[in-house]
Amino acid sequence: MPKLGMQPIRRRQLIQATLEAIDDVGLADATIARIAKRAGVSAGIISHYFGGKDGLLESTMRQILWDLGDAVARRRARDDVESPRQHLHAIIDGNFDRSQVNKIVMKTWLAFWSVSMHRPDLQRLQRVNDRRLYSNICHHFQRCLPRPDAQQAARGLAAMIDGLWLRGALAPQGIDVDRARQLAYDYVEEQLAHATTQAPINA
Amino acid sequence: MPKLGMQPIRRRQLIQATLEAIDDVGLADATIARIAKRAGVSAGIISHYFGGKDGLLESTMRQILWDLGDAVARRRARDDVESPRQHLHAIIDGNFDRSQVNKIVMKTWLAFWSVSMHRPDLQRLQRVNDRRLYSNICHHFQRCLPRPDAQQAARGLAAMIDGLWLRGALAPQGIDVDRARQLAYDYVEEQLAHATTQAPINA
DNA sequence: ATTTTTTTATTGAACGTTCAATCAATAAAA
DNA sequence: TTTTATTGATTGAACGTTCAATAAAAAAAT
Repeated sequence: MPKLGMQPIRRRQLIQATLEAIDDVGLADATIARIAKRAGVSAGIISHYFGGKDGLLESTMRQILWDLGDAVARRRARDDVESPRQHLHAIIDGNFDRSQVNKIVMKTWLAFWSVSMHRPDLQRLQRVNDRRLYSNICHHFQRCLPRPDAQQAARGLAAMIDGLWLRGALAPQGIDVDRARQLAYDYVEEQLAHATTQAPINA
Repeated sequence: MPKLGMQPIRRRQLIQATLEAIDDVGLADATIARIAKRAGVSAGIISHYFGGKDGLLESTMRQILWDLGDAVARRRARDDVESPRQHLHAIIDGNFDRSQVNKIVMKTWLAFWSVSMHRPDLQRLQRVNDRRLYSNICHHFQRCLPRPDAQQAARGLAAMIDGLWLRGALAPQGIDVDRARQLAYDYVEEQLAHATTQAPINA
């Protein structure tokens, strides 16, 4: 069986199996034996390609972080995204992208949030992501609002997005994407409305 | 040593030790041996008073849920809380009560959110709490807004509160309570402002 | 008032299980 | 022949639970 260039294939398989295992039985019971079985390989292969379970978990977290960043980047790269409002909407849409709004990914996010409190490497990854969301939002609010107001608005919108996300993950019926997006849009409008009497709107 | 009526004392001790252990090493490494050692008792006593580790975790979650409910209830019981705005502020203040906004409790919340995805008993507890926050908020918005608007506003405020909470828990510098409360207050004002042209304000 | 019995509280060693990691063995491809 | 890929049994550590043993207090009996 062994051919060359198996590494990227196996890594993808095992990361996917990790996500599915976490969705299925939770991170606490996502053992390497279970993950390996789900991926259709032996347990030993995990240590071989990831150095150990910790390495697999870090790679899995990097994967979903990258997917989120990519979902946002793709929306923002579209030609018709120019005004602050359009950029903020693109960020919102990216965060509620279909690839992010499913039980598998949401359960994994929750698990990683919890674990990252006690693992510096995961904590670093997670904070880079938090900062990126805030900074992106803040940048576009600053195009219409004075800096302190923009920062406060950015904190509010970031919290709104994460909060809708969290409550969606915990709710039995899952997240209502359209309703969540609308709430985030509304929040943006409220903040931009304050700009009319304070600073020029380039929206 | 053994005196009568030790049960409530030991239960309190062990729940406190559980919170501290989770804060210290995370839920995954909060073993009964460690928890017992921190409480200054033997490991066997946990099964004796809680039936097992699962029982201890459920009791610990009940405790922090009760603390949160109590913090909100105390604020709302004050004489000067009458108008919808005052009630909503009381709910916000309760959720950012000092007893809730500390690293120990926040880490425990994160851990329980994650674990409750795979344990029906904890999931039930957690959802009762979510619903309570939403229902309380919704009730008071309905005193000034048409029902659909009130429900949407309630979803927004609940998400804002949880989101501020989550980002506060994950942030290296912790949560800025005053800033968080102000953002929630501002959101309430925006929602109530829409009521002026649609329904009478009793605020 | 003293002794005996019962109840409640607690310990910690022992047990069986489960886990991540290791590594010698194997096999296909280069 | 060398390199890359993979297996799965083995190992040792760590875990939650159990339980016989112990001790103090309370209750009952003398």
